Amino acid sequence: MAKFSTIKQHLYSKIASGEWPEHHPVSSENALAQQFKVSRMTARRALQELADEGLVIRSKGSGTYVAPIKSQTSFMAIRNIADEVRSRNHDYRAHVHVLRKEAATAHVAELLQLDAGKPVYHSVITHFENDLPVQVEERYVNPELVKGYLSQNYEEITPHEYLCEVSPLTEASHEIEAITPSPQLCQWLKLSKPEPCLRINRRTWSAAGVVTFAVLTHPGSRFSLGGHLHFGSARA
Amino acid sequence: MAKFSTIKQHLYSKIASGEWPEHHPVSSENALAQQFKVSRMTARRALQELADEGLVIRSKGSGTYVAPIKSQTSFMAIRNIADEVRSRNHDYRAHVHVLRKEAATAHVAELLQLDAGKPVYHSVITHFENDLPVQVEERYVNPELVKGYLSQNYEEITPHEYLCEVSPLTEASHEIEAITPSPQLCQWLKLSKPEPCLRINRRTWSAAGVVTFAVLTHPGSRFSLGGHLHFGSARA
DNA sequence: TAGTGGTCTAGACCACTTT
DNA sequence: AAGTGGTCTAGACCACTAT
Repeated sequence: MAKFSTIKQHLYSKIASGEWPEHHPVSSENALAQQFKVSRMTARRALQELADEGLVIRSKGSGTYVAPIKSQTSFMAIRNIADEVRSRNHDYRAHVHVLRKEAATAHVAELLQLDAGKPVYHSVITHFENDLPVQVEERYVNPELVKGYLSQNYEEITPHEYLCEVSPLTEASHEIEAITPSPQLCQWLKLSKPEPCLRINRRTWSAAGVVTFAVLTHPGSRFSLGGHLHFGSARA
Repeated sequence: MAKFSTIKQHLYSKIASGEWPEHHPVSSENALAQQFKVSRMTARRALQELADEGLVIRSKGSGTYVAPIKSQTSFMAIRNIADEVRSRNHDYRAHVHVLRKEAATAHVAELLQLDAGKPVYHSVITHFENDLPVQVEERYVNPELVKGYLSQNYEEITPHEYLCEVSPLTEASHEIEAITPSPQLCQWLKLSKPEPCLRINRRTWSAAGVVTFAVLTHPGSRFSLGGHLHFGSARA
């Protein structure tokens, strides 16, 4: 393994383990150069790449610090929260609050294109990044299209992963809004008082019809959505 | 300007102008080092950053080549708020709060890839839908790339429309978050008390570099972002 | 004033691809 | 064999921050 890569791994583990929490100072270029017996330019590269990845913040004259957790995810891809958290070298875990069959309310029935009163599968899961809740996922699933939904362990596999496995997605719609969370949501997100939250409403289709409807709620202070676009002709 | 940055600009122009089309070989590290009278490490940095940005592909032992055009279609178009309001058959109007030249703060300078203290153009505009504020647009513009920015009437044409006319956009990045508006923003949005707002931070590039940085704030109660995504066939 | 990150140099060796 | 990119060194000067 390249030397700069070894240093990156060392720093990754400090950050991912929580030994260095947010804003904690990271070893300086000179310190790393001495510690790993490399030139400053090599130590520098490790730090620079971590900064490019958003894991640390570098401040001229001051030093390098562990970046605050503020997730940024591609808003164009259909996202899997677990993969995203792990891609930032953070710990991921989930807690299942609700997982059961219910009778569809009029609202849910309309969104899933079913008749009101018909059974639907309902789940509520909190997703954690380094033990901090970053998303509450409230989801309704069409039981006719995903028969095995209730018998999965959603602390091991995300609903998104399972649904992708059993039902190829053909279409999705999103709505993004800013809301004040309900007391129930505050509890699930472990917010002591309400703060603005980013809400994504998503419906997903397969060839057979609406598969699932999800309401994803993220605390504004812990999450943002990002995207990057390139246009066709005269690229730069 | 830093030397590696000068070299990047030179390469940008070759690629954006079409002088070097897709797959065209890019000058090697050694060639650039000689041409610009810099060390190889400095020439290398310019090429490496272009590769990180996805503009060129580097191939060990072979060389560096202009990257093929990305066909990344987004379900979120670059939006023009005036067109959107009018497409809903509602009245549109705008009010200009600020339109002037300022010295770039460190933050603004970084986002526009300029030096701090350099002049930038700054505008703040509230956009109304049926006389209700739906967006505050705070915008900073690179004055070198858009010389006529300050002399437009932004109650007739939106900054977005004007910028599209004078500078073909090649790239954009978005960040979407939920925030609590500042008192100043509440005033501009005519909110009697703060409510969660949807914020879109957008940077836009042309071939010559960062053209503009916009912060768009929408009251949560009056706005949501929607998108529809089809898989398997490219659709907006 | 000492420490930090930002930039840059002029070399070096290596693995790889092309000719 | 010649050229390319990938890695690395041991210095250097600068601007900035903290004390």
